[in-house]
Amino acid sequence: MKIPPVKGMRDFYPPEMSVRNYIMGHWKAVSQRNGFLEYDGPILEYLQLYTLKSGQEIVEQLFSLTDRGGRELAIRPEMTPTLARMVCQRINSLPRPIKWFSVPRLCRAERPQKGRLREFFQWNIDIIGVEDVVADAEIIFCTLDFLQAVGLTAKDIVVRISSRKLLSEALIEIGVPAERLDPVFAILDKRSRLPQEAFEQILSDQIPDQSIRSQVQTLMAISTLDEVALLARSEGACKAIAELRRLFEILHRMGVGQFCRFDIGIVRGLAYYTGIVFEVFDADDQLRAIAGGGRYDNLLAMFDGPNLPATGMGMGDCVLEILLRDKGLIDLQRIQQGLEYYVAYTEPGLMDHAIGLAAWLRRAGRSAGFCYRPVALGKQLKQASDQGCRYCIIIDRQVEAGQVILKDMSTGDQRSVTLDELLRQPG
RNA sequence: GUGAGAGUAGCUCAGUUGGUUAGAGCAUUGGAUUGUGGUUCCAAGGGUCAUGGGUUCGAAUCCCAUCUCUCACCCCA
Repeated sequence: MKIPPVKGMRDFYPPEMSVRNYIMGHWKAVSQRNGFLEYDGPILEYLQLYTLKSGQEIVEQLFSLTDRGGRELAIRPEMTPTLARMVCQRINSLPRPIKWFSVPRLCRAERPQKGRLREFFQWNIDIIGVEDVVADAEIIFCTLDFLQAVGLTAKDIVVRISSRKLLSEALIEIGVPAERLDPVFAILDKRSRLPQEAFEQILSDQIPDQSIRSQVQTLMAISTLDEVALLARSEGACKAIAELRRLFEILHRMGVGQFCRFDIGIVRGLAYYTGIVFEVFDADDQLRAIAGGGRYDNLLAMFDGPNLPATGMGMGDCVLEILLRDKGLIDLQRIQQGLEYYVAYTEPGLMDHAIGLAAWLRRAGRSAGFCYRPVALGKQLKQASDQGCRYCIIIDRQVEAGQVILKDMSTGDQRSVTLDELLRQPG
């Protein structure tokens, strides 16, 4: 009986694994050079960790189970609750600011589709303990640092930035009741994905008043920060605008201003965001969000922790990989890990010399391989190039005199070298 | 969870109004060129035609169910 892979799960054969390692390698390297420390948590958490504080949607998508001790557990669908739990547990001994990153494997039981699977990897970076927008700028910069590192430019991607604080102040000024803000945010988040009429319809469920509704529509049609500034009256709104201006100023100073746009339509579905919010999209707007994040100053308190400001970002591997492939930025030849040396021999009697030399190279820290059965030299060279080896070492009778032939597989050039000279090759 | 489309070799696909033993290209493996690879040539392996049931003398082909995939909705990475 053939057992297929589970719905929405992926097998990583060596070529796919190379791509995954390529992406994750850059995630880690970029995190580290931006000053984030790596952490991880368990793949299983108590179900309660999610049912208590996460949104209803994410709870519906949980893979949950009961263990033999009757504990209700869930496979983690996001990393933030684990982060909050870990930070709260050691809050008194952690040096601040807490600047951590992780690349967890997450599972959500949704229906798989383009860029959306049931098991995926997500790069998370978070800064906890910094109230100033400089932390939000760091998060956005680090996100863009990675995206540029894998070859994307301002022609390929855009970061849309807004502020929940600004939006809630503006909505209250217009006359939306404070207790309606959360459901209205959820609706506004859908604005760009819904037809105008349908949007108007669901909005009227929350805001019956026609004049307030049309003011909301006017607000959402605004495209620059200056236009919002003309409308803003309240102190809170002005502070939120000043904060956004400061953020854009820092991002320009950091050299990534060309990627960033103010977009009042960025709201984000999750309820816990409190200030700056942003999402990264492909410039052609063909795909889902590549990454998203923002400020969640109340989250630790929600997990019975202290009231600490926090900001962070999550980026999944699925949409990113689709975009990188679309843009031709995944060069398998280059990414795939090949051997450095292939040790070949001109006649079967020299095979043992090849085995010895390959092992000698490995002991010296180089990667090397050889053919497991004596075949013609042409075959061995073919195998060497199939495996993507950089050099082929050809052993002939001269090996008795300590000489072998070193052949560069990309140029075809070859010359006679001594064994000592081999190790002086750039590795 | 809702809606639409699809499923033939590892991959991309042919396959006539239902008619003998289901095909190709790529990939894989082996062989040829006798000390030089990315070329060429020869050959082989690989399919319960997604699974189960039905209609029929006869089903890859028609019908039903299930599973899986794709796309959209929901939500989000």
